Amino acid sequence: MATLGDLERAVMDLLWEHQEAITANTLRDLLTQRTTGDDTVAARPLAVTTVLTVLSRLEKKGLVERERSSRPHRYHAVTSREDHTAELMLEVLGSAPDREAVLARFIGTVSSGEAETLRKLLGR
Amino acid sequence: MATLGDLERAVMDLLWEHQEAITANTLRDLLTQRTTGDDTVAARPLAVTTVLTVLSRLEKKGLVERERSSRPHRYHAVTSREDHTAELMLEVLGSAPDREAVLARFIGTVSSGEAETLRKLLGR
DNA sequence: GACAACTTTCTACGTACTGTAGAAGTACTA
DNA sequence: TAGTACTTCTACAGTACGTAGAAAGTTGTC
Repeated sequence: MATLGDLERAVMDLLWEHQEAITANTLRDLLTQRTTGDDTVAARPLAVTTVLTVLSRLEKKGLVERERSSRPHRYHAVTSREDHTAELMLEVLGSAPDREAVLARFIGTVSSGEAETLRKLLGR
Repeated sequence: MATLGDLERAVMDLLWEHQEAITANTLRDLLTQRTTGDDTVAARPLAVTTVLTVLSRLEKKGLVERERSSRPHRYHAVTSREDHTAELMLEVLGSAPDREAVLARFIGTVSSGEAETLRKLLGR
């Protein structure tokens, strides 16, 4: 699949937070706020074209869809964040010829609460 | 952590296959064979300096260690492939604010045999 | 229907990472 | 010490990403 840059990741995070599709301008505003929130010094706002470029790239990567019908195009994530993350994990795991050994190590590190959840999910 | 390029990945795979440390020249030979094995047309062998560059980069990334004592330096992976893969998976999961939801989706996709393994690993 | 305001597309540049390897430097062996 | 084997330095091309101006397209309104 695709690896995301910092800005791409930030855009995806915002799209994931918003269930409904939003515009590039809205995203730009949200991104500016985000940066302001941090300690990052001068939160110079991004140009809208920058956001649009990133959105185009994300669209090409299949992570984002745009509604061309509405005039300011509206963008939304194709999959949920959880699905995306799970897919990434599977992708990482998939390339391993020793899946069970990997799973063993993986399981060894999740919190006990999560282990409990896993037990339930696995049934019996 | 670090993302690996194709050649870097191929080198790591070879280092993981060999429990003992090996030299850049050996690696170069193995890499050449690998390429020949594939359908890839002309298996032009890599220059040793190419392999050495890649090894240096992997060393910088903390994935490889070299024994400078032995004259042709010998290289070996710092962690096992399984540990590395498990770490990558955790890294992907770690960035999620909805870990349990991700785990649920993840679990839904492993094979039944693996699910059985997981059950055992989770105890009780 | 023409203009102004807004939106999207095209093009571009700097930086970082990766594949690739020659040139130059270092060390070991006979 | 000279030759060979190995390592380090330097470099370049391709791609990905952050960034955005210039140009082109759209739409509402007078």
